[in-house]
Amino acid sequence: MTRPTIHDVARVAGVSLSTVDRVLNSRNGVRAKTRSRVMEAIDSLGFERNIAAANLSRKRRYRLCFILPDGQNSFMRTLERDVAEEAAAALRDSTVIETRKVPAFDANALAELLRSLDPEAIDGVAMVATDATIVRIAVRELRARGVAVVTLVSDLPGPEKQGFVGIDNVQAGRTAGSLLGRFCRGRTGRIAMVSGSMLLRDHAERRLGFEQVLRTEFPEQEIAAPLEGLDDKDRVRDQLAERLAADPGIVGVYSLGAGNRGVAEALAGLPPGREVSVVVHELTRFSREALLDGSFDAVLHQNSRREVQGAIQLLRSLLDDQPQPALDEPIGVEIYMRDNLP
Amino acid sequence: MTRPTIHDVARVAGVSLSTVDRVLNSRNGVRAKTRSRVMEAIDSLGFERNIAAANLSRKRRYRLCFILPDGQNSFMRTLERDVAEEAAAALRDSTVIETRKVPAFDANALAELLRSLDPEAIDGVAMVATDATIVRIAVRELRARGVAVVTLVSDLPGPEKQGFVGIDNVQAGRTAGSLLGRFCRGRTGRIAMVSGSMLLRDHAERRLGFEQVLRTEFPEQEIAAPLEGLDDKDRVRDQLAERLAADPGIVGVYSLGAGNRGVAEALAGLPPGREVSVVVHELTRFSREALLDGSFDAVLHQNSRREVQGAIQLLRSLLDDQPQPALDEPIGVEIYMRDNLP
DNA sequence: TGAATTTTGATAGACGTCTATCAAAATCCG
DNA sequence: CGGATTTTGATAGACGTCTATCAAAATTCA
Repeated sequence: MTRPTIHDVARVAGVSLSTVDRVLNSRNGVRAKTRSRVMEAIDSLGFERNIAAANLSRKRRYRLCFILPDGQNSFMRTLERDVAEEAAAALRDSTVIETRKVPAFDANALAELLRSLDPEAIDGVAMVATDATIVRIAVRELRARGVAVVTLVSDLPGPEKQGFVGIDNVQAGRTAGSLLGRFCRGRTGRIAMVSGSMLLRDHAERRLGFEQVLRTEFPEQEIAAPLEGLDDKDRVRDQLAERLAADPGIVGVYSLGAGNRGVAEALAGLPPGREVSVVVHELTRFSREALLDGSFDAVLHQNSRREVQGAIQLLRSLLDDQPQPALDEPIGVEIYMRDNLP
Repeated sequence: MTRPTIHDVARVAGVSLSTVDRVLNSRNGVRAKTRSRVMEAIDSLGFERNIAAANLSRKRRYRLCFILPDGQNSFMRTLERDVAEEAAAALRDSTVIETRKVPAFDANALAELLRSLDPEAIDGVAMVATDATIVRIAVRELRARGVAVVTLVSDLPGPEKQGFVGIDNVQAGRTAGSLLGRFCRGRTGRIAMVSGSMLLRDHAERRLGFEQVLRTEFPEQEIAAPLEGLDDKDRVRDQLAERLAADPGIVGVYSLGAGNRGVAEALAGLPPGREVSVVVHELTRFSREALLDGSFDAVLHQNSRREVQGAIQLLRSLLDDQPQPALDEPIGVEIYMRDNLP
């Protein structure tokens, strides 16, 4: 009923506390035979080290750094707030979190920041990645200097990073297609897509998934050429309003980037009686309002709070040298409608 | 940069460690004036007690009991498995969890079990409640004997319990209405509802929410009289198959209780070409399969894993006498379609 | 004022683990 | 075999908090 301690392990293995300690913390100077005796004792007892006590004793601190893009993007600002809140909570677990911001989509600035980090002062980094070679190289260097690195929300392909915490954007696009296809059934026509920029990996993946589903499952709908709103609400509004006015056959809109306010404004300008189903990304103040007043039908969301928690958890388990450092529950694509808003 | 300790509090307040301890653990024998001096020091330093160290020292153990309904219900079996898994994880936080099962929907058995619990051996109880006066009385007695009690998944109205961890079922029903209404747009007809039993509070609430939305937002659809499947798959299958055959105008099905297998089987018997949109509750092996093969359109889900975690967290904070023992994130109604399955 | 009572302080040991140091034992090698 | 080297053991103190005990100081009350 009580958990075994290192004392029990020492007794069962027939060695001293010092030796158990040497094995547990992989110090050298232990013969292979002795080590395996200790290991056996650990297994047979089912010993698990009391991390709270260990941290208490060694005054271990996890010094983490979160790197987020700067700018107006409402989702990123929410993410920043979540990091701040989780940082306060993490203090209780001897984890100190520092936040840094870099200009959005600026690979050079990101790489430079990574290079400027002091490996003596930081144990782990979680970053919203901009996908570029220069960044990958900077990550590789940072890891070589002993810092753990994971990506958050936006991934960096390749083996440099030690993990990714975020959603599968192809899946997100497919889900949008599934929803919008069903919403528009019985009203055959065209579906408009608004993206930020097709140069962004996330957006390209969402589009891919969306088109997969629409083409195969709802072939009766035509997909209009995508608008590039550059995540700017005014641009989104102008482009979308123009398109809607020009083409009365548009029955659905999928906005896969930022700029939800622009979408809402463009829809508000439609003549009464014209029904357009709308699916967008990220639950923010604006998209929430639009759900409530009925101008959006559904919002796809990634739980940034949980993503931050996941990144912290992942980094800590990496720094603890845990066997399989994984999230206990992956981050999924969440669907919100007016009635299941949190 | 380092957190203040009780030593700092003692120094700032100008008292001894003993006195700080007496204040922190609300022992008696401290003058009001002294107590407030200590409180001020705590505030000004922003002192927060190191719970890990405290638990380590006092060998505190949280002894919890989860009471779940017995039976075939797939969701409840998942819940049971989640409790078992979380119990293993909770051991690391000096929390011991015991699981008890009672016959489903048997208020007397539940009340009796509650009465049989030994307050000397158990600190907190989380129960899937059956809503009956006898249960409420048993809960009141248990609390009077010093045991913390919260409800899980299914609530007990009234002030006896100290918290509820689960979803809002009216909201769930409304969400189902929102989805199914949109899915069936353009195909006016009738929508069939399959419930377990209208005597169950959960089911009644879901129906209420569903009808609210359908009546006000999709008045073109007619709501057929609900079928009572008693959560039995064969009964559900027979009743629904019969109804579908008898009424070719049925364009949508909402199943708000258990028995998803029955729904899937009834749909499999439909002639090809007949399109019926389907929304059901709880992601299980069967409903997942039905989503994948296209026979269900959406599944509403409550994350039982997170509910279990929430109940544990809530009970622990109640037992710690924390100021406002609340979940940091409420449990919401999750929507799953084929493409965002976890 | 003096005794009884309440409030406060000082101290020691515990919780499970880590770190460090020094001495003792075992092994290796020539 | 004897000395050098490696491996192991014993011990002490720390981390932040709790519990318990005993003594000292402050307060109350007659």
